[in-house]
Amino acid sequence: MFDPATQNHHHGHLPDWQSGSPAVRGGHRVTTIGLKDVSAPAIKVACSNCNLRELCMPIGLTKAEIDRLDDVVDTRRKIKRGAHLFRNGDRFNSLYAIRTGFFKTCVATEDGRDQVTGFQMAGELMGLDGIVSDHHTCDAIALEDSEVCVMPFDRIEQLSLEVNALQRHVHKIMSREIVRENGVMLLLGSMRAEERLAAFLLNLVQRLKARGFSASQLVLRMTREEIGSYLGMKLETVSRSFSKFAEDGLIEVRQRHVRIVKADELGAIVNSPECR
Amino acid sequence: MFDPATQNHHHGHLPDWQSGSPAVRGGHRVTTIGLKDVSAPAIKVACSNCNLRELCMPIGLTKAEIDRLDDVVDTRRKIKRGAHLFRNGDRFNSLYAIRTGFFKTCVATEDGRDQVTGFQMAGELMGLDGIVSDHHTCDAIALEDSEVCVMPFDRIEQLSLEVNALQRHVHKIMSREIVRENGVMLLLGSMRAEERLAAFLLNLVQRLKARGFSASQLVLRMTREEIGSYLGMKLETVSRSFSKFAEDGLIEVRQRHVRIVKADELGAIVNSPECR
DNA sequence: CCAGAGTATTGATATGGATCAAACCCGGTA
DNA sequence: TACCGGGTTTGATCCATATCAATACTCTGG
Repeated sequence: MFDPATQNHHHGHLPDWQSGSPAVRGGHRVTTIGLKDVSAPAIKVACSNCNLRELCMPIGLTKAEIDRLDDVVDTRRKIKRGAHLFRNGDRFNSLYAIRTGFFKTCVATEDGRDQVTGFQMAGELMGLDGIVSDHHTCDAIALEDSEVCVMPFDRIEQLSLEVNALQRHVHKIMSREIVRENGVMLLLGSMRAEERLAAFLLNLVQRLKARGFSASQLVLRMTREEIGSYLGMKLETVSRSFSKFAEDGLIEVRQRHVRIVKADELGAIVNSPECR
Repeated sequence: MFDPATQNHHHGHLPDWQSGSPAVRGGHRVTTIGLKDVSAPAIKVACSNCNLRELCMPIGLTKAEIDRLDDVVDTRRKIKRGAHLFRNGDRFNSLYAIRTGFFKTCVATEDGRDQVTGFQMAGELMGLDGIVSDHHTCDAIALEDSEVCVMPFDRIEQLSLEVNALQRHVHKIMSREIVRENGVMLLLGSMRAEERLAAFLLNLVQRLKARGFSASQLVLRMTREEIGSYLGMKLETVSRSFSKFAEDGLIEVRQRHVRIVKADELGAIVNSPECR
């Protein structure tokens, strides 16, 4: 179990992520030299100075190209926890890059059941589903107070015609989403409950790590029910699987705070028919 | 059950699809006026005259643009039933458009389990998974003797920079794949076995219908096991669900020949928590 | 500080689909 | 023609997870 000291340390450490403030990545801090240090939120801010740039934007651009890319971001938009960024049926205009916060996307059947199709964190993109039909086909809902960069898609397409690297980047991002969904299909179609949860946890910490956060502790932004929806299982099964992992000493759980104790053994659970 | 006459009619009707020969679509036949009528297969054939053009290519192009698009197809490639078009790990070079035949794509876990992620028929595209990492992350396997158009991706990207409509088309195709996979996730995550199979059948006939084939009869190109893998269930469950539908008079099944008798009731099964 | 809603845990029981097993069907081939 | 093997169907049984139910925890707002 967690000891209070750990939890305190935890609390002192993770809010960086929760609030989405600039994180130390790759050992060096991204600074904003030469910019006026206003505390009032600017309406329009350049990508070229964004500390999430490496996550959102193509790399290896010339200075001139980077300047042009600043134009893809139109405005920022703040989304309160629980509010929709967009809904199924909404007209599609823009892609959204998460600056701070955390989202879920979900699709629904006509009879009301719904399915979480993904969780998105800072630096990740939402809205690709809307391109094909000019309308969104899923809901995007903030799981905490969040802020996104609004990138009008016609502007992206326009600029893609001129900046080679941007076009390629868009292709790669969409391809990455296709591959991610392939992985989820594999998970949903051929893994058992505990394997799914283990895979889910490892995926989360891996993404957090890429953002400069701990690879061993995290705060879940979503409920057991939302995890269950994503993983195709009921919230009770999610809870039980957490308890089982904790019992076996693989993780420590206290509510939404999770510490990965034995990542390797979690990994072993994912890749093993295990019970046969 | 099928009566022999029906089956004969069936046999006389469906080979069009099985062999991939030109089909009547939308009530009018696509003709190739003005072209020499060679019977020997050409190594390189223009998209502009392909009868699948409306499925593969952007619409509303100028004559000049259409001519340019002919360059995206490099060669054709024949794939024998059971052979791989590409495998997980292969270097990514090209996208593939199916001219004739039928494919499955599947991903695998490290420990050997695999999951069918989709079935592709004439006019559909494969290979998008490879863009992000320059390597394919799934296998594409022909379920019958097939032929694909090989479209080198660098050529597509090159041409996309110049032909606006092609760029947009590529975006839409990738977005469509993302939306399709969202749907599969919904199916795998929140439907019960019979719902999944009903949804699967309706999806198949809908796509066949779009290609000019019957909306009520089809020949499955895949085994029960492959259907089961795609739908996240075991082959025995697939078989039982087929039998159940047949028993209830919703479909008629004989081996891989299926006739949809009550499409509306199949649709009702998909959209109903049903058992509660 | 308390009340209440939302969330989480845990136990008891039910069940849909998996698993194991046997028989069957059909196309290909010796 | 008989045989063989892959694919399919169907039955019997088992088990992982769902479902139902009770309790407990946590945060929020008054």
